[in-house]
Parts: sequence; C-alpha cells; structure tokens
Amino acid sequence: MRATISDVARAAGVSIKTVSRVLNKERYVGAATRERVEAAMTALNFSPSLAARTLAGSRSFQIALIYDNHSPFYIHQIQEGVWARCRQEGVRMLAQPVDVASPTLAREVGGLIDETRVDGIVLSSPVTDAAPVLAELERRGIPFVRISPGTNHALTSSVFMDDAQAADDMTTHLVNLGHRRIGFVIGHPNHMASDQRLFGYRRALDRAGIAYEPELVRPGLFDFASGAAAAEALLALPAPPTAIFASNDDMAAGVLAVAHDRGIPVPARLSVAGFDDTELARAVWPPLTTIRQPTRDLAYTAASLLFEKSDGVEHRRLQHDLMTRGSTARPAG
Amino acid sequence: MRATISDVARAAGVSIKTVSRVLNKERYVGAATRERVEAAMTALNFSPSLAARTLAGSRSFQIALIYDNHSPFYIHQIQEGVWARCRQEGVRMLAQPVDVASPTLAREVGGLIDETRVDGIVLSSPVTDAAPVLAELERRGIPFVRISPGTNHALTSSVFMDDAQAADDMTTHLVNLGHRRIGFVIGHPNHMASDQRLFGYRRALDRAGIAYEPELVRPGLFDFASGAAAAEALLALPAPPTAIFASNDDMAAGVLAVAHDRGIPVPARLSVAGFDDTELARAVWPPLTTIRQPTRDLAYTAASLLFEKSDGVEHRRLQHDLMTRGSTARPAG
DNA sequence: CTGTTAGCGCTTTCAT
DNA sequence: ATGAAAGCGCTAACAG
Repeated sequence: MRATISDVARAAGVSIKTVSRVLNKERYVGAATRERVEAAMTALNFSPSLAARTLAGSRSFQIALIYDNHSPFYIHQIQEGVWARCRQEGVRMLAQPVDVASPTLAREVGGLIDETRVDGIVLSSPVTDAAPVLAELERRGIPFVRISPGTNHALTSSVFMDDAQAADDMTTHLVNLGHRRIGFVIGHPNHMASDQRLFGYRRALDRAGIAYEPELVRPGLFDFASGAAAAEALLALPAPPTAIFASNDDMAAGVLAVAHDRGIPVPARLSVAGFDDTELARAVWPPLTTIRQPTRDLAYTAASLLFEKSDGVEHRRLQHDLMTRGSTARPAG
Repeated sequence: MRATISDVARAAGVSIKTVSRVLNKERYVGAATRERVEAAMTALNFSPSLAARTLAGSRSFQIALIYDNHSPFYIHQIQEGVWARCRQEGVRMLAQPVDVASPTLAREVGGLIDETRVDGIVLSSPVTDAAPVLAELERRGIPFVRISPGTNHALTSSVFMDDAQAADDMTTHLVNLGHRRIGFVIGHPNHMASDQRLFGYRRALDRAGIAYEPELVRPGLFDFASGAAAAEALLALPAPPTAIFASNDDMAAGVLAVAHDRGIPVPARLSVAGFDDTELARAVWPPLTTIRQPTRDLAYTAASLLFEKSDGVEHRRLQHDLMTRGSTARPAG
C-alpha cells in the first residue's frame, strides 16, 4: 500500500541508494537524476519510514521536550516555541510530561532515550535542575538544552533570562510608585527561578534602603490557590502591604481575587504585580503589572541550539520587559 | 552500549524469540523461563527499540493527538487526558498541532501516518470536522476517535457533550434570574460547537417566549479580543443587554474587561456567563458563571476508545455542569 | 556521480 | 513450550 524507497527507485530507474541520497539531500547526485527521483517520490506520495531510518541510521528525526509545569499558559508557549523550530527542521517533537518528584525519573528518561533514540532533548524548568536527570544525560552524551535552568548555567547549554534582575526591576518599579511595604509571594520551591526572584526582590529593597520584613514574604506554589492564600495572610497583617508582588501570574490572579473579596480597590489601595506575562495577565481585571518573560522565544532558541549542534556548551540570554497595564497609580497610604 | 534483545537472550540463556514473547506478554512461556528473562531485562536495564518493533511488527506503540486550538487551557486538558490514558497503556503520544485552514492538511496527516505508523489517532475540535482529514483516515482504515465533533456524531467513534443542551441550560439560568435581553457572543466559525451553542441559546429563548433579536448576537473567535469587541458593540446598543453569554471563557473575560472600562458593575448591572470552565474562569474577577465542559475526561475517554478497539463505531456522551460563582444576583433592570 | 552489500533490533512464520 | 530463519525499510561503508 504505502510506497517504499524501492518503489521509488524502480519508478525512477535508479538504485535505492540514490533515492536515499536525494532524501537526505546529500551532494553528488546529478541534477537530472535528482529531478527524476523527486518526481517519482511525489507521484507515489512517498513518505519515508521513520522507524527504518532510525533503525538503520544514526538519527531518529525526533527530539523530546520534557517538562513538569502546571501552568497551562507557560507550557503552551514552550511547546509552541520548540515545535515551531522542529517544524523548520523536519523533526518531530515528543512532548513528555513527567513528575520531577518521581524517584525513578532518571530511569524513565533513560528509557525514553533507549526506546525512541531521540536526537536531542529540551528540558523545561524544573526538570532543568533535576540532578539525576542531568547526570543520566551527560552519561549518555546526548545533546540537550535547558530552558531557564536555576543552577549551573555555565555547565550545559541553556537559554534563560535574568530572573533576579527582572524581579529587581519590578520591585524598583513599585518602590518608585511610592510603596514602602511590598508583599512578596515566593514561587514553587521546585523551581530555582523562585529563589532568584526572591533574591531580586531583596536586592531592590536593599538598594532602596527599605528593611526586609519576613512577615511580608509568603510561600506559594505557582498556582491560583496558593496566591490567594498568601494574599489572605498578607492582608490580615496589622500593617498590611500596599503592594503585592507575586512570583507568577497565576498567583497574582489569586491575590486579585482576595483583594476583591475584602473590598480593597486595586490599584487605588493595593498594587498587584505578577511575573511571566501570560495570557492570564492580559485577561484578568483589574490589569496586572507584569514581567514579560519571553517564554516562546526561549523555547524556540533552545531548539535552535540543539539543531545548530555547536561543538561545545552555549548560552543565550534573552531580555525581559516590565509591562504596566494601567495600575500605575500611587498608593493611597 | 544499550542492551538489545540478543543481549537479554544470551544473559538468560534463551533464544531471542522467547525474550520477544516475554516482552509482548504472550502465552506459552514457562514460568521459570519468564522469570529468568525478566531478571535479565532488569539487570541489563533493557528498553526495547521502538523503531525495531515498529519496523518488524504491526504496531508502533504510538498514537497521535492532532489539534488546532488556540486556547491553552483547553489544549492542556486535552493533552493531559490523552496522555494519562496512554501512560497506562505503555504507549507514546505524539502531539501534533496543525492548521485546519491549510489546504495540504490531509496530506500532512497522511504523511504523519506513513512516517510514524501510529496505531491510532485522536482528533480534537476543529480538526474533528475537517472533511479531507476524515476521508484520508477512513481511506487508510486507521482507528481514530473524535473529541467533541460538530458533525456526524454517528459516523465515527467519538466522545462529546451536548453543547446545545448546555447552552440551553445556561440561557435558561439567565432567564430564571430575570433577564429578558440576553446578549450572545458566538464562537469561532471553524468550530461546529459554536453553531450548537447558538442553537441552544435560541431554543431556550424560544421556550421562554422571548423573541430572538439579531442585534443581541455577535460573532467571536474564541479569544479575549473578540469577546471584548463583541461586548463593546452590545453595550453600545440603545437598549443594551442585562446579561451577556459568551461561547467560551476567553471571550467572557473580554466582556468583563469592557464592562469594567465602562464602569458597569458586574453582576449588579450586568450578568456575564462563559463556557468551558477553564482555569481562566476561576481566575477572573468578578466570578464568571460557566458551563463546565469535562474536557480532560473527554480526552481520556477518547484514548480509551482507541485502545479498547471495539470492532465498530462507538460513542460516549459525558455530562456538563452549570457552575455558578457568586454572580447570581438579579439584574437591576 | 552511482550501485552493491551488510546489517540496525525486532516480529513474523514456520518448525520442532 | 521454545527456536531458526527471513525479512521490515532504510542507512553505512564500501566499491566502482
């Protein structure tokens, strides 16, 4: 039923090896021959068997994207970016959600590689910082690129933005609006970016000469519910903050919901800031001020690094932006 | 480096065929032999080559999920559901975003099948209703299941909810709140569900004895911007609606944003309802009333249908729920 | 520039 | 209940 390389060879009157050469865009094929083969491929509607190519050759024309992230917006952008680059390359993308907390994660990833023989791997946070996985990949010598790793930028190829600087920028922005008591909701402990964002927040306060107050800092899990819980706690303080900066948009949305429940007008009485600038940030009301993390571009660039297969370790830092959407009012207090 | 079936056979002192039998859980393998083989597989950390199995056998242990949907929340849930079922089955999921509008779509899907030899396909709306794709799949006789198809439920295996009834329920809910002028924002024209939701809206009005007014119905594209545009138009009417029912959550969020811009309190002066009950609906404020579409379950069930490979066409209808979140106030007008 | 010969690691078919 | 042999459709390493 489906055409094979032999069918094409027969139709074009050449050997299968020549067809293979055309398929792989190798040199040393006569122009006339090439055209004849290409015509035959089109006529027979030929699609090469990936399984056969993988088995016989040294490439599988597939890469894997491994992630464990519960923000649908974030994942969507990551997938989009990687997929866009794969498409250009004629390579398939295997999307692999995993559980970073799983004790067998490294084995699972190893199994994936053995089974599929993927040509490379893109790691998304927080899998980027799962030591057993990194060790497994190094051991096998398979190319991989990390998106927004939290640790050891220098050791492996990776793409990232400066989370600390971005959080610093946002905090400084709030300080410039006149805020002195700025609440902070930390991100998921699994994500190293969480630490860096907290660090940036502290650095900005420090530079502004504002004392760090532990009671203004609350843990979160990068989801709506934990953002809401943190806001409840912060707004119940004897001296509540006049601004709350959450480590991502989902949590910032949670903060907004609580503010509403308590009848606190935003941004008149409370400024709320987020991080990532996902679609969510654009949809919620009142508008959030956010850090635009160029997620899709990071993912696209990561895939590029994989395909460019430079000999060594390579890094790319992308720029962030501070997006203000209407909530620039100075606080009442 | 990586172990092959021959390595395992040698280690266990059996032929490769016996290892193959154990791998495929075939009968007629002695208990003692089986154990010995399994021990060898574990010891050698053996993972069978998918490429080899695909090339030699009649299965590829892979299915494809094909979609073209721009709501990240929706896609996320679909992927989750399908993936969960695949995992149980030990089958890989190839996520394939496509462009339904592409004139070469059927060819692309055909190419995907030829290249990967996937064992089955899950189609998500609106690819569910791309006739050329359906024709191509039928022609090849490859098993496929459609999630929420808009047309011809009966012709192929599919899972769905009753969109018309759900929209009818929501409209009736609004009528029961006292609304007589209910705006409606239609979904993306590519999605057949859009028609059905509109139909349900009209049916409910009809039953309530409320005349259908074309000026209260606006087109949309399932995204935030089009929802906002529709709201602008509706609220600018000489006699604006007291409630607006958008065909999905993203558009409903757009409606909320416009209401805010115009200083119209929600829900005191305007009730806003959405559809799908994505995370977005839970995050926006003021709370949306939504129809909960059991997206993840639909996807999970779709994959199940594929694996159960019943001989014929099968359907599953899942239930929706009407979720009210605080906005049950009666309209002022 | 083009063809020939071996496999890749499994499943299938047929023996035993 | 187990094994031997023959490919699946392609690429790799050589010939020419």
